[in-house]
Amino acid sequence: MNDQSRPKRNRPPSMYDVARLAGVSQTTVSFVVNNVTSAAISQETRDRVWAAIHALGWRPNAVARSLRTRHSQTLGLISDEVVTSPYAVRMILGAQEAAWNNRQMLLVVNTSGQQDIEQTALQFMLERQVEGLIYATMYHHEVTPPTGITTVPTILVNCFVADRSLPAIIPDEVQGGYTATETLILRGHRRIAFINEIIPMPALFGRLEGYRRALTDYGLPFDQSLVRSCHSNAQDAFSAARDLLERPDRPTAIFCFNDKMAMGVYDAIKRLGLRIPQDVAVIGFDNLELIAAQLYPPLTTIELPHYEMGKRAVELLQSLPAGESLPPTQHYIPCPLIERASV
Amino acid sequence: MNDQSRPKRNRPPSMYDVARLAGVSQTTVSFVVNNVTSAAISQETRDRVWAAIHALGWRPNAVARSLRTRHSQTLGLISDEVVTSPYAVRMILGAQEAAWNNRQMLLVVNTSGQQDIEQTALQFMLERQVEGLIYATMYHHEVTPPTGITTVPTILVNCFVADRSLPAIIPDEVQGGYTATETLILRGHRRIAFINEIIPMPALFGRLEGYRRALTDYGLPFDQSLVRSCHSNAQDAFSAARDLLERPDRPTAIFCFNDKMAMGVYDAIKRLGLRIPQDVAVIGFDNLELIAAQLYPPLTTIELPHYEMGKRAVELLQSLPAGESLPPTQHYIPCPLIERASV
DNA sequence: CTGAAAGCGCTAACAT
DNA sequence: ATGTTAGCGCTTTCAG
Repeated sequence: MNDQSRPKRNRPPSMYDVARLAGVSQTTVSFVVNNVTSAAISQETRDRVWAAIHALGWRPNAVARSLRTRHSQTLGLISDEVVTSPYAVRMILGAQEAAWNNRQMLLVVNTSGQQDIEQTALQFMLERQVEGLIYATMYHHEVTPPTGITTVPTILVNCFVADRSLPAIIPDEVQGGYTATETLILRGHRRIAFINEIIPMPALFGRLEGYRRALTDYGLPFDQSLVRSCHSNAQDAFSAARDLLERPDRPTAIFCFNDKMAMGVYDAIKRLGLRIPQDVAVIGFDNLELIAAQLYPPLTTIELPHYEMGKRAVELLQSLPAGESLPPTQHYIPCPLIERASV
Repeated sequence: MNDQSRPKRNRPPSMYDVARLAGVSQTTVSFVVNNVTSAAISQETRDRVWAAIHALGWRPNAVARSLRTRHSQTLGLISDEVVTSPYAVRMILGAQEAAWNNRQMLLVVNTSGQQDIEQTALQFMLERQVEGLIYATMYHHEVTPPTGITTVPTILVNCFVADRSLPAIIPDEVQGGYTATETLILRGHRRIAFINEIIPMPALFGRLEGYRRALTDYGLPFDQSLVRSCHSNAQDAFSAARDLLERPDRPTAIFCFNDKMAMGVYDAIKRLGLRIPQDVAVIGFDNLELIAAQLYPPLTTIELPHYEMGKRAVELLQSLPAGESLPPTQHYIPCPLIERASV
């Protein structure tokens, strides 16, 4: 039971233990570990220190360092349902990878949309001294974040506040709708239907706006009867598509509000014995791999740039000089076309 | 420019500032904040302290507390691709909610399967004094986690080490395969096909085993020609199903290795003018909402218990007395039947 | 009922 | 080229 040269108590070795073993001061250890250039430590000393570190299996204690430096190297991510939704997990990935590149880590909490959890989560994160906060939502909509969120640099992702007083990163729905429609037009389609979402939300208005603008730009008439609204699920889209396709002057292309709807549209087209894309072309929105790549033929669609949004959010936070906060810019991220085989 | 009773420097107020304002010692503030029962503080003092706290807008500094108490209240989650995959995001949710219930937070990093990132991530997490570690994978398979992972209580989720020397939480594939098959049998089916995955992995063997056991238990013969293997995508499953259904003695039910494959199987059945489930019943695996609920008719399937696995992992970690580590038990989590309309 | 004092493990002036 | 020293903000004996 002798404790010869063992670290004190039962704790993991501290820098002090390393210093003792190496026969130097704790300061010196800190200098060599952190490669402090202002203090030129002799190579011989460095070697002794590293040897002691390895002998002891010492590992820096980031908590102690954070306390001292007042830098937690941590970013907080509060989301409503993002984590439960395949739509947007890539947002977390983008944020996490960007954080990683800066030696930061991500503290995540999912609030399931509950206000009280949201408020508590914010408190917990602030207590943990996060250096920046991302407030993200599953689908693009207006929000009122918990009070006190601006205590630390914050950025909204996939959402915005009514008065646009907080910086936000949101998908460019208009461009997305435009690109989808334009893609169809450039393939020669003239009668392009649009099966839109029915519940009012930015995506609905933005994509419709893009659809109209593209028609206008290419000199095509806007035909109200070609635009249908329904809930964004395969079932309802199936009915909408069937109605559209049973008309004598049926559209030759259908732009779907999202990939789930495209699934129903595929069913309707096949049921009528028509072929995709020869008889009717289909373009979706979201780029849900799971659906888009599995459908036959694989679905051409517009991607919601989740990864990019997460990445940009973190990069913006990192670009900030200490103590400042981000200007309330609304960053619109383009929604790229993902070509597969349905157009 | 007078600084009367303002917190020192430019920092957020500390407990010391609160104490001064309330006219008590820092100790007293700590006692009232933490509701320390061993020290009975008078109600009047408590009120003064709380008043000061609110006046100053003081918030505890969790980093300082962690340093002092040696408890970070943090769990680490290292995953390969889990975060990118809709399959398993619910695992993170389960883990996060369980952590939350214990006032812990989750530090997550996705390694994209890269060994070096994995190793670094582990180091970072240990430096941050995580009190437990979850090592999770996207799909159920064998792994060799980074060295040093057992420095802190660790549990594997959806994976295991060859010698089973680390505790693991894994889906009960055999039971899942059994349940799927039994469900079909109980609906009166006698010729049940199984379109299995072709790449060797625990899920393939487990589900097949369950399929065979169910047949045996119900006195049905195992017919090798009814079992097909292909890559788990809709396309290949489409072909496999067509082959199966074009036989004169076609099966009346098809058990699909996963929901993606079920998508292709649906297409094949419909293409042949058959109805689901009247002419042929279909059961999937995974319970990918996105597919299962959108398919027509909605797909009956077996759920991969991701949420439950994440939750259990954290709860096991939390149940651990300080300083101990989990016994290397392999916890099999049941895969429940999710009834929709395809059987 | 309350306070003094000693750290937790580390960084960073400032000395030497 | 390296050591002394003073904290970072908090918890927790131990005294009174």
